[in-house]
Amino acid sequence: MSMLPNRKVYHGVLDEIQNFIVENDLKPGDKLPSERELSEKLQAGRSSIREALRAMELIGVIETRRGEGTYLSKYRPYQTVELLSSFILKQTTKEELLLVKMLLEKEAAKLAYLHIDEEKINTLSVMMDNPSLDSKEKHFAFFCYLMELTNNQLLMRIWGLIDEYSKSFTGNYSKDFYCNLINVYKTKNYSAIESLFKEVKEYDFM
Amino acid sequence: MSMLPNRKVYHGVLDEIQNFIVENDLKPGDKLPSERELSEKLQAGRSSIREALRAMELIGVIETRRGEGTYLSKYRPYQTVELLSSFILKQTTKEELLLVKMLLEKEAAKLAYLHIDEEKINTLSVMMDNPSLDSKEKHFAFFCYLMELTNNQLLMRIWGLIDEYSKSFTGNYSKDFYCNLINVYKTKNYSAIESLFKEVKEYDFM
DNA sequence: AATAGTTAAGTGGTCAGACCACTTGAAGCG
DNA sequence: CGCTTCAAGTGGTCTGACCACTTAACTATT
Repeated sequence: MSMLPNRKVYHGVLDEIQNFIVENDLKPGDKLPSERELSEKLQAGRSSIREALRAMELIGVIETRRGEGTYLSKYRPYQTVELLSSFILKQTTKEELLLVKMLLEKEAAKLAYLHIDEEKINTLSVMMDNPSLDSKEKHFAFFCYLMELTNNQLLMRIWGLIDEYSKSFTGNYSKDFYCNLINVYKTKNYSAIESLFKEVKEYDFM
Repeated sequence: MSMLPNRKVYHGVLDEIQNFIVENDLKPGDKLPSERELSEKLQAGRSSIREALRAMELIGVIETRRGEGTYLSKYRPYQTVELLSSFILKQTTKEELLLVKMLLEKEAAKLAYLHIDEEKINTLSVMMDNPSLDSKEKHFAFFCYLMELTNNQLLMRIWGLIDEYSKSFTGNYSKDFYCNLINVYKTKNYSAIESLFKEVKEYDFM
């Protein structure tokens, strides 16, 4: 563990844990070594390990379950969002946020186009007809599915974060929008996606 | 301090400190009580206090200075973003990253279109002719300027983050690309932006 | 043999106490 | 008055000790 002079141990621990995650290709839900084990491996006191772990927990990167162990968070960064909301995003306006969100959804829709097939299109249709979901839930489920189709974790995460934060004041697109997009997929009319989102921006986003 | 059954001490400490800040109307730069003092006042072990403090520090809410004390942070929480990014981005592939970056740049180029005028176009031209910048610096300066023109802080931040992280392996677009984009602005040919980026993706974006 | 109950090991949660390194300011000295 | 010295206070870290909880292996009962 790098030991530059003024460096705090728990910072080093943070790095080491990150490396560990990358090297062992851990995914959300996977288990981390126990605190005692980390303490021994990284040559640091257990308290230092815990300080790093607690900080990671607060931003939602890990979950810890008493008696069981520490796990990589299953992508539910509530805490992060809360923090971001109170510190970072607070300085951005609602309009900025919704615009970026829309941008991401648009590009996702375009990327998803490349990987979608009839079966998946059908899944989307069924989703939108599900009466047990309200319109917000539909919107989320719809784009969540598209995000997965993009095969781009990063895009999904950024979108997820913004979505989580903007949940309270975000709107959906018009009822027709989703059907229209599905139709675009069906008719393989790629260039229509862009214009579809162009309209959205104006009349009923929010 | 509220003691719900499953509540961790450091969560309570977090709340208490938050209250303390509000009640005493502490502002950035003000000093917090010492760890030992907090430990006594809140009836918690010093290690628990530290876990809360460390988490707050990592998020950028407080600063600690060895031998002096703990202070409310003056600088806004870039740290959070940095931290978050280091975790999220590290688990992302190069391809995913570059794609998202390109997407953001494309959308920025389109948004900037709405606010650009001759003078600003000229600024871009001059920028690209500046011989004291290497190609990477030009790329950065070019899109930095466009990002500002979008009037969207959030977009700029997200892009800045990704750029920062991908600095080591990111490439530039072709020499012609920038000139082409400038020409698009000059000739007010909005719809050409999309296709301009489409080509980029294929031949020389890494 | 199948099930219920018990136990031991492992894990996170917390605390207390001990040093260390560093900053500050007051006491003491020239 | 200015300088040095030093004690007190503070964050940084480690160790060892319990506690509460989960899990799984083991045991006893049916």
